[in-house]
Amino acid sequence: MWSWCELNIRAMRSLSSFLCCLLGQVHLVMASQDSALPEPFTKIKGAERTWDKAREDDGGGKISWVKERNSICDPDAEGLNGVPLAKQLEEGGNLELSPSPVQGEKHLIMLQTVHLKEGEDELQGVSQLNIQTQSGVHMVVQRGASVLQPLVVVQQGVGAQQNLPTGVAISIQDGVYTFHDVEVMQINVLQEKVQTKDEENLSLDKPPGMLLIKIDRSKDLHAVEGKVQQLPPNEEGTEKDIFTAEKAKILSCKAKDDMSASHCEHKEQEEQAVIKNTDALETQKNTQHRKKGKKMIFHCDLCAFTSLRMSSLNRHMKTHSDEKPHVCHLCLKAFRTVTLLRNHVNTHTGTRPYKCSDCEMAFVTSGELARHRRYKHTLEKPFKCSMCKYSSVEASKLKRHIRSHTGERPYNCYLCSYASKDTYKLKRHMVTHSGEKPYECYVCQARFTQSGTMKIHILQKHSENVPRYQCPHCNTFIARKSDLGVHLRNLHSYLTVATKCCYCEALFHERYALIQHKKTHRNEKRFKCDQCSYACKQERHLIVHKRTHTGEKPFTCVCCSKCFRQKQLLTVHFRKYHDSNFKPMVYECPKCGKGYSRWSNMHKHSESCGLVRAKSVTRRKGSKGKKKRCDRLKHDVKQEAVDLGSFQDVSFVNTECCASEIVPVVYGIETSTPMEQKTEITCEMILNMMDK
DNA sequence: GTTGAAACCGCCCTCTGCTGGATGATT
DNA sequence: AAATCATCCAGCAGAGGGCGGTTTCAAC
Ligand SMILES: [Zn+2]
Ligand SMILES: [Zn+2]
Ligand SMILES: [Zn+2]
Ligand SMILES: [Zn+2]
Ligand SMILES: [Zn+2]
Repeated sequence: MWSWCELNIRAMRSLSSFLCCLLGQVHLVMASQDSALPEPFTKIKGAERTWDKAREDDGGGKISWVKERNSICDPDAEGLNGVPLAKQLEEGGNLELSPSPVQGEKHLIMLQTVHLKEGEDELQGVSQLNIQTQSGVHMVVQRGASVLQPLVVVQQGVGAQQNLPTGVAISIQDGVYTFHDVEVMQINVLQEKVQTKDEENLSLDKPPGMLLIKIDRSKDLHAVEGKVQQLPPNEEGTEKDIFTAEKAKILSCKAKDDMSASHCEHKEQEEQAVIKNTDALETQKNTQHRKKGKKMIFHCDLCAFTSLRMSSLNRHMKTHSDEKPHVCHLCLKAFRTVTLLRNHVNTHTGTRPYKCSDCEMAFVTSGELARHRRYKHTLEKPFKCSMCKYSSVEASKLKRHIRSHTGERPYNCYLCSYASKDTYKLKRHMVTHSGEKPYECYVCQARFTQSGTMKIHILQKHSENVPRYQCPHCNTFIARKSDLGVHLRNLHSYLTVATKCCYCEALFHERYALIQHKKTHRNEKRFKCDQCSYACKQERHLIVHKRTHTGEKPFTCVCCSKCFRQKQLLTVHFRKYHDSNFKPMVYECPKCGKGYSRWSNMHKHSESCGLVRAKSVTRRKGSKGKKKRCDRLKHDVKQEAVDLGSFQDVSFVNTECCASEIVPVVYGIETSTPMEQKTEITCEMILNMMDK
């Protein structure tokens, strides 16, 4: 039923359009980039945030407003006598608010709503501008000296007859303003209860007299100096984007969807209030007053209140009454007193009279200022916990803290058994059920459930100086502080029951020390024979060795039943005596050519041999292409043999390169070191190499 | 009736630390 | 090849700070 059109506010560059908005529905005008305003300016609620966004967006973040089609907010709307308002204003000449506009500069125009009684429109300003709108509303525009001085007044009068504002004033802060590039926000227009003929409008999406503003926040999901700010995704499509109070707090008005409801609610409340008021009067009549001695004590029937004076009781009874005659023009909320209404309206307009002397903060109420000063400046914390040293600025914080002592969890999840100690934790918990990940990394678009998690991610993944946490005990560097905690617990915590090293008798109360100690066993011959001084690195070597003490010979030749302690010895035996195809390696003396079955014997001979030959080694068995042994293996085997210190005249080595085949290996004289020349391969070495 | 202070409720944020799955290195 | 282990990493809850806004109440 309602139609909407969008305008980019930045495109609204004419004073007429601005004033039309004022006339039509009354708007807040906001935003100032110019920090050189004469005094801390009053900010419309959310204006700062919105402006920050716009600034961060570098012009990209559009703020647009939505207005009714054919409304009097049309920039081309005509004023009296068909003359455009802008024209009238210019001719009126009184509103010299726009000196040379500075390109790209924005100014804040404050707005305040006040009640005006009859006759209070006699404004004292020097420059007044009287405007009669199409709808007959009389406006007085004044350039005032005081911040709070009304500038625009929509008078009671003709407008009231037409269900238009009964009294709205707008004040503009002193200073130089341009209406170029203004950004316009909304105000609701109070529609008093004379709306019988517009009753049906109440059920509409948009209440009458409302100007809706669409805030394009699609660019809100911006990282700001490394920080990513993210609004919860809108699940209900773009329509709600138009006016969601939650999302767009910048709009000091309720969400579009809520608007009609709240409007209706308000009417209901008003009607109910009347009834309740009479109820209250009844109860007041019934209020008891009892004598106590000479003095009368008046008791409230509805609560424990007592007073010696009837007037006090009467006053008190109003606290039980729902009578709230003071209605906010902006959101239609009602209040008992003018003060309450004023404070409330200040929250709309951002008027913050209470300024902190120690910082730039300003507040609507003195209580907020006092609390702020306690938090930030005096650090006074009057609420002390009786169970610990905790103290807080606010009682509610102490109350919340007490729950950490009592374990009380009043807030239950309706989807699982979780219960939290405060509302926020429950709300945060509910995200785990929805699967929502509201926070997105501005670098890699990874999504996270909590802002803190994302912050850590950005710090660890996308920061230049990635902080690392060094363990004070072992100098290990760990990426996350929490993981350092895990490290400390796992490796450096004190173990009440000492752990024994599996290789020796050493005891350790710290896991890290045990691990370090075990490493010292790594290259030692930790397998020791208990019957002799024999020691080796591998347990199976010890098993073979122990057979020398037990006499056990588990390997039996199938041909001659001869027994051997080692399988390799059996193999050598078999080939030598039972395999006719076997051709043993012969080591020839390089000087005289005499052959030996063992290199050591040949070498011993050659040292005393006077003849000279060119070739040192003869491969009797075709070993072409068989020399695949890697250097490492060769070294390992030799070293192992050296380590073992037991040299045997065995010339067979089974390597992984040769599969199961036993291949004779000859170390040439030329390449051998003196140590290698003395090295002989043991069965242990064979076993070891088979492992490898 | 008005006013200011205090009390109160609520929301959102950060910092913190634990948890368990994934992963790569070592045994 | 499998087991073990330390670290990486995101998920998630505990605790507390700070502020927005309203209500209550006594004094004026
Ligand atoms: Zn301050
Ligand atoms: Zn405590
Ligand atoms: Zn749950
Ligand atoms: Zn990222
Ligand atoms: Zn040990």
